[in-house]
Amino acid sequence: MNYLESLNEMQKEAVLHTEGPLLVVAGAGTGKTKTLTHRIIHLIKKGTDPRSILAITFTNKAAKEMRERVIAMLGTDDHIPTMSTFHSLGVRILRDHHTKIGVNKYFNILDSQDKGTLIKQAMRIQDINPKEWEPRKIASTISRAKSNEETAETYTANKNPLTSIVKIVWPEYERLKREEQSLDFDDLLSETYFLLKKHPEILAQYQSRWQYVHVDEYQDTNTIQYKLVRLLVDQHKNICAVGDGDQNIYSWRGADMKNILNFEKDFPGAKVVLLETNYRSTQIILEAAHEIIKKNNERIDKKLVTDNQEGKEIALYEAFSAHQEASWIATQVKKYIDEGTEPKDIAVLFRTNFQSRILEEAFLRKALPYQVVGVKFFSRKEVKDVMSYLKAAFNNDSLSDVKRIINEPKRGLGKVAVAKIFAGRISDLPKKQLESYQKFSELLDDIYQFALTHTPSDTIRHIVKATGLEKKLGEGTDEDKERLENMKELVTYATKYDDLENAYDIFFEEVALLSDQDSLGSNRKDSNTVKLMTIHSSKGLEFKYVFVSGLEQGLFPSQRDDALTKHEQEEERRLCYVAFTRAKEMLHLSYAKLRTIYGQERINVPSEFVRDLSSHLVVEAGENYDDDEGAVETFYLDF
DNA sequence: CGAACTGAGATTTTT
DNA sequence: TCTCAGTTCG
Repeated sequence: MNYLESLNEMQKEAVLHTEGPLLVVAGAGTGKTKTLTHRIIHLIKKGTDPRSILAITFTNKAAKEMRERVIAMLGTDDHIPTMSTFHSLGVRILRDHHTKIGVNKYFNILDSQDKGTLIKQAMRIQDINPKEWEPRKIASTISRAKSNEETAETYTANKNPLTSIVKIVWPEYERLKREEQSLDFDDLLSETYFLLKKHPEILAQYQSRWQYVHVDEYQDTNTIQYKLVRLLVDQHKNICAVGDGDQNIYSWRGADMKNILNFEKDFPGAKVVLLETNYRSTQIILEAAHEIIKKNNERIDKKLVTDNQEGKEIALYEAFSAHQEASWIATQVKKYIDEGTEPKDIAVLFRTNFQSRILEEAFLRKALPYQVVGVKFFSRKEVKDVMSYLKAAFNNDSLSDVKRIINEPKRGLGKVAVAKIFAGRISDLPKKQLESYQKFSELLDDIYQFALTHTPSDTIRHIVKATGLEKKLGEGTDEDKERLENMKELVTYATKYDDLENAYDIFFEEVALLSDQDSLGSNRKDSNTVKLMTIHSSKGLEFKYVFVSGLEQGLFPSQRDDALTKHEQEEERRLCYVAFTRAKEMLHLSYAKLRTIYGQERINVPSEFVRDLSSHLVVEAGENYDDDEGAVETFYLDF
């Protein structure tokens, strides 16, 4: 029973309480994942069949981490519990019962780009001008409604004119999606929920299979996810939810904190365990984080304690320009690395993705090893193209895939030809185009045949060659060559799946559901790098040294056109809390008085978050760090 | 049909 | 400033 010894009293309580509902309120760095994995191990050691245990997370990364830990502790990887994200759980259930919802077993999963295209198409069909009504807004309205249990039929318009447009576009969008045998991200959850609700016999099957259900990051569940969980645990009531209201940062995506606040009401007799001992950060960092979060009203008051050292004061740097800020950060990072810190122990965080570019430039100038987490590898055109060839080869109905690649590389099949093909008027094609189209069909067929006897990575290599993309890009510009490199990176990525049994199924599914955090890094040899990422993607991670940049009013807290609602303000605060609590030893904050956004210079005031910190926690960092501004000039003079 | 040009909008955060 | 979608012209 030595796995219990490493736990503190509260953690142990959570681990040992196996029967009946349990809520673990776990602040940042209090050993949430550890408690969860130990609980799973405990259940198994007690004699529970591992296959009757389910653990649901939000990201693939979290699921993967849990899986690795459980496998390591069990010392075996067969008969392990089901550990997956909400979305991939949905995919699995929907695939098993695809006939019930009337889609192909290998239905396609639309990413947000595909979704946008389809929404626009639906708008055009319904004669709604995409310039007058933002497709993005319509898409997100549908998204929100779906995660609130609504459908195209039940949705009703209100006074807001946008809702009347949505009422028209939504059914059309659903129709197009069906035609393509596709589901979007929201469908993966809502279709699963409706399926289980409508078919008690299917629900009963899953209920009796999963007797112990764990939900990570419970504060981030939306209505559909919450209801889905309730259905799954309705028989045994063995639910263990883990979360922290202070880390709810996805309410813009429908995450509803009420779910965690109402837990005891929803599951009568629930036991609640609070984890308040932080093992991660210094006292100063926790103090600062608390000064930020305590100003929120929508929260249960709690304060983390730690036995860790007091630690160093927070470094605060006021830069003149964003360029100077980046330069300062790079200088500090270099210092740490020169002193022997591993690059991977350092992270630079920011509120919005566009801030990464200027940081990257500074890191490049100093030749620091870094990696931008969230570089959208799988949304790169060339990567999507190759994936579309593969998907289209397996599923000829997937119009969006076929459309992507039918003229890539150029085959002389333009808009007009494509329209004819999709209308089934192939005989109307001029002779040349007909031949071209036939060749294309043969190519897809060839890829499919090849795939049947080869691994995913071999097939992708084959696609790059057989389509002529290799030749075309290899002879092209530097940019083209980089594209080709990305395709080869995809080959490397795919080798991960080569030895699996249903390699292609799993490959398609995972690629579609992969978030950008998981896509790279783990399988790269150069993972010992400084990580640059948004605060959102840093949730759940920890680093020795953390830099939070761009602490400017309007940027962080972020503010767009109109004033933030109280609720939005509090979410920004929670985001800041998450950012601060990533740091183990030392936190660095910085802001720039001048920042260029859309090529327009903006003058900034320091973030309210900086002003909220007591002076004894903070020390201002030195003045001038535009050391390489000069260097850049010399560089140019030399030429 | 496709290359080249033009103008508008973008930058919150993600499965 | 950069990227994308739409339009024009060869």
